[in-house]
Amino acid sequence: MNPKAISKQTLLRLPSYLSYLKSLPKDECEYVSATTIATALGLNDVQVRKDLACVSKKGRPKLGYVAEELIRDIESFLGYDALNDAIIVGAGRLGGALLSYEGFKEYGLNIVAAFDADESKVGTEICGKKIFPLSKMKELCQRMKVRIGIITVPAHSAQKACDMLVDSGIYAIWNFAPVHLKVPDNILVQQENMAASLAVLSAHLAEAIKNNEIGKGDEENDK
Amino acid sequence: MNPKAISKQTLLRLPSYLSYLKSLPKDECEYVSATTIATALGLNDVQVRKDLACVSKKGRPKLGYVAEELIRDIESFLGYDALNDAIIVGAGRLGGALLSYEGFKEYGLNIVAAFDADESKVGTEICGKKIFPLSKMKELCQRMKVRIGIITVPAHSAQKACDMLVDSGIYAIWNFAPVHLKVPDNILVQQENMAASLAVLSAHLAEAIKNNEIGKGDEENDK
DNA sequence: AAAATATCGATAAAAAATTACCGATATTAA
DNA sequence: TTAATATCGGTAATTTTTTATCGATATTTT
Repeated sequence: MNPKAISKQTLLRLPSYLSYLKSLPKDECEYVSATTIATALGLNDVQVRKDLACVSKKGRPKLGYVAEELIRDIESFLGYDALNDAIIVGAGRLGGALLSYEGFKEYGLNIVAAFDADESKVGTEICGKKIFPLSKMKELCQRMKVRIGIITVPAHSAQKACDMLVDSGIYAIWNFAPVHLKVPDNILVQQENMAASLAVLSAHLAEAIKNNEIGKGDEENDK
Repeated sequence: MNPKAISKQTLLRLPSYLSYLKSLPKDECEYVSATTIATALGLNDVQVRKDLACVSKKGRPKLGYVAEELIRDIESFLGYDALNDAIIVGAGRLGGALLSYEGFKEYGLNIVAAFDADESKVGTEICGKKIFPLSKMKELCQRMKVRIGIITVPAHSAQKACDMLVDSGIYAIWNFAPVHLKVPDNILVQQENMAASLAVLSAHLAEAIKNNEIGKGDEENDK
């Protein structure tokens, strides 16, 4: 109905376009063509054109798209221009790393606080962000109208953290624990699966070794 | 030709199966059916069955698969049983978090050292792993036959880090910097794209807000 | 001013991934 | 011993995603 029928694959590629576009020298490249982007990113040019058509205006034949406009349109489509407040559950190593990562602001994500079950962490700060006890979660979320929760607790307590977030009125969850979370239908879960990435790497490597391809072959195109 | 024609999607799902299988109480569940796994993970049962067929033996009608066998077979397929040494380039927040994460051993990944351009970090340790200057990379990689490099430097120096890794004889690169790396054909790059995950989350959230769906709708099945 | 060219957008074809269907089989229950 | 049932594995149909092709258009060059 609405033109929201954007494929997940496209959605996943948009950030790449964005980072590529941002890496261009502003003054030199007013226009960028789909072909250029595709070549730089190792993609198909038609694919890039189709992706861009979903989120931005028409390009101009012979020239391409206005780079700055593309950046604006992608950012706006992804909601990066509207800062979303988020909280983190689990202030361990990973949680701490995310807490202290300034770059999320660029993606419209603003982490306002962290929660942890560990008494000894409660009350301390990481990069100016306070760590609260789990018992304060609901109150803080509702008071600050926080909509995004990030889970960085160990696998065995992830579902509990998730339930608490849902109870606190969170709408979207970014889950770093290697667990499939059970949530009500109206809650969005985005799984950050580092194990999956690692699996791809590991499997390819294992195969390359098996086939003695290492150091010569190319395992991408194998026909 | 060889039965290696496993799809990338399947590969990405295997770790989920693994973590689910491992979460089962060992004594109670000798057998697991594809249907059970599918339901638990919110997938289609045929899909699960097809995925499993790629990496394990046949299941038994009416019962399903032997859980322990499945675990073993998936782990072995993914190469988790053979420990791979890896190094990290970039000992900042994220690099530190990865360095100190013990869980990678389960995935067959053993991070042996880190490298950083920052003189003040060189010589220090994180979780018993030493931080070396970039100049030592090649020597160490070759001496220890390290095959995997992990990039956790800022975007603007990622390509340089990548080139150094390639020069050091690395075969596979796990890249956390939001940049498309240029590498020779025989080098495998696995992009860890947190921005992409975030994009999915952010876009869905933005849309839900726009459509006033929050708190009632379900945006998964929408027809 | 006209010709050459690079790129666009749309449609069509191809490839890949997901899902549906169905007969076969082994276990459990009657 | 027989019937009922849950699940498997394979084939087929569907859906989604990617890629190829082609006419149109605006810019640059001649």
